[in-house]
Amino acid sequence: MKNNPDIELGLKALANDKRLLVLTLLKDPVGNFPPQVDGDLLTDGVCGNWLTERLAISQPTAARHLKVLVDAGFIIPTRKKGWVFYRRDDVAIAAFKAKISEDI
Amino acid sequence: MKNNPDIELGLKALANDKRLLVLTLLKDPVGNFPPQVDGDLLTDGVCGNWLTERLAISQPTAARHLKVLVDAGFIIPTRKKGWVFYRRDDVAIAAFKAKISEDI
DNA sequence: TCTCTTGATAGATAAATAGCTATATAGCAT
DNA sequence: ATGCTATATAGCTATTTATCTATCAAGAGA
Repeated sequence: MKNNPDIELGLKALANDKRLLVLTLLKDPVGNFPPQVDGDLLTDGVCGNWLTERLAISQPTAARHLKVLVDAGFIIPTRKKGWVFYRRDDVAIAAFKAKISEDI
Repeated sequence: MKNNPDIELGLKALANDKRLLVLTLLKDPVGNFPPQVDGDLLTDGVCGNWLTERLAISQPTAARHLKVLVDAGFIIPTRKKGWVFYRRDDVAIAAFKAKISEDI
């Protein structure tokens, strides 16, 4: 029986080097990644492939990390032409920060 | 090579049910625990024994959780007459929240 | 000093997490 | 329809984390 499941889910998602890096990189997609053809860096987000490269881990492992972040609500996946683009959900992230500030 | 070691240490410390509960309980020592003889609930903190009871886990496991929180700088241990009392380090906690808000 | 209690340490086990390779699925594009 | 590429899943391994019991060390109080 968890004390505060939402917060714990979010904290577990953040308590990892690679996942923190994803969130950091996604703060400035245009600065951190080259232009994309099929998805807009700002409105759609960054191609999962490029994130995988930056993480320097295998595709399946990167996919799992991204799923953890999606499940925690911190990033939003957008499927487009066979790719999945990821962008931050800054509203959810702000809400999480607020909850942390209040509860901890 | 860690991205941001300080933040990650703190997040790992928080990403656990039991440890979150400790921090929550320590927010209101007087409301959550009976009066103490050898250590003041407010200035010294709560006896580790009582925290262990509330966590409903064995003494060594509780001690380890408390150590993680101490190492992350979130709680302060005070040794007195054979007991160890724990209280929140609200300054450090506030600093951590601020860092989270900025970096994530 | 001796005893009792508290807290720390050691060692073992179980579960969760992070990583990989291999394979399957899904969707474009020819 | 076929083939190519991106993503997801499966299954395995290694590592870390959480937990326990048993034991040790330190200190208070008689």
